[in-house]
Amino acid sequence: MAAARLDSTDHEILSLLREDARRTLADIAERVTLSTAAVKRRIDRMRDEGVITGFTVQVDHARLGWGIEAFTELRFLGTTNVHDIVQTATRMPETQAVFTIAGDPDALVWLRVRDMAHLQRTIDEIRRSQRVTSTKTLIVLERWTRDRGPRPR
Amino acid sequence: MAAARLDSTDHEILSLLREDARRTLADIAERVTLSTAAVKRRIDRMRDEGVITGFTVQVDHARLGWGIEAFTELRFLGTTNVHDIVQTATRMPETQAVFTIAGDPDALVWLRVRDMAHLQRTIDEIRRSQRVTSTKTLIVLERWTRDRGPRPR
DNA sequence: ACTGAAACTGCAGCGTC
DNA sequence: GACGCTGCAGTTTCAGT
Repeated sequence: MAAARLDSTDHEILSLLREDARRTLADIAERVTLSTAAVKRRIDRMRDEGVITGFTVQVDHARLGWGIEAFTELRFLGTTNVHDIVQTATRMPETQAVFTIAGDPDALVWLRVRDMAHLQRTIDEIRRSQRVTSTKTLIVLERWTRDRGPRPR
Repeated sequence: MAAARLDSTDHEILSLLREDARRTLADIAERVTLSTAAVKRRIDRMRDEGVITGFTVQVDHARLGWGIEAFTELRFLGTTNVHDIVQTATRMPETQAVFTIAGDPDALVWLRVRDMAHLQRTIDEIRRSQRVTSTKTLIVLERWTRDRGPRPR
């Protein structure tokens, strides 16, 4: 894990890409007062350094009918292989993210589901497939995430 | 919140964009066996419907020296305005996301910090700025998130 | 299908170490 | 003098109508 050194222009480019990753090089170049080639090379370099890991689309899952989010805290036996938990949860389409935790609980699973019945089934599936000793589920009322930039266009 | 109806081609396009949002229309068109114009129309429609909310860059924050992630569970007085909590947390650069919760705890804050001292300061700041009755912080050992597609190129 | 725009690549100049 | 970064110009590919 080499720490990458970024100057202020790099950060500016990252910020612009965070707002809209489909910006053209010319657009970015104009805003940071560089040529398009220079911008491209900086982006390529940040990709090579591992600072930029990819470009992705942001989807409003609620619009697709997956309107409920929840966090499930998991506790399991000391003998349980932590990696197995992650593997299992990862394979479920409802799983948005999995965090293994130092302390109590042992893991935190971020779920996205269609409705309450679906949530129930999903939690049951997690409990069934692992040596889970207890779960506690937090239903999300509202969410704010940093990665939402101003709507492009 | 109108539920949008997407066919399998739309989902395929979304999946391709999730892997790499900077794909060209021509590339996508070839993979879904459509013309570039047809692909563009579908993407524009999904944007208009609010299914696609934007395009963003994925950054490895650990490479930038922000190597520690944590969740802080917040509990506060019944008189507290939930919105204020979100506002406060949102303004902190360390805050990755804020979830308000139905039940106990009242909120969950996803933090990203440079080191433990930084985490300490960040939590103190949250406690200080709100009518927080208690906090419990979970240090993340490992994370898996769905939004990571295969590395492009 | 067509036209203007954007991305990519090679080359040369400039400053830093 | 090697390295890193830049601008410019030519070529190819892409976006938008």
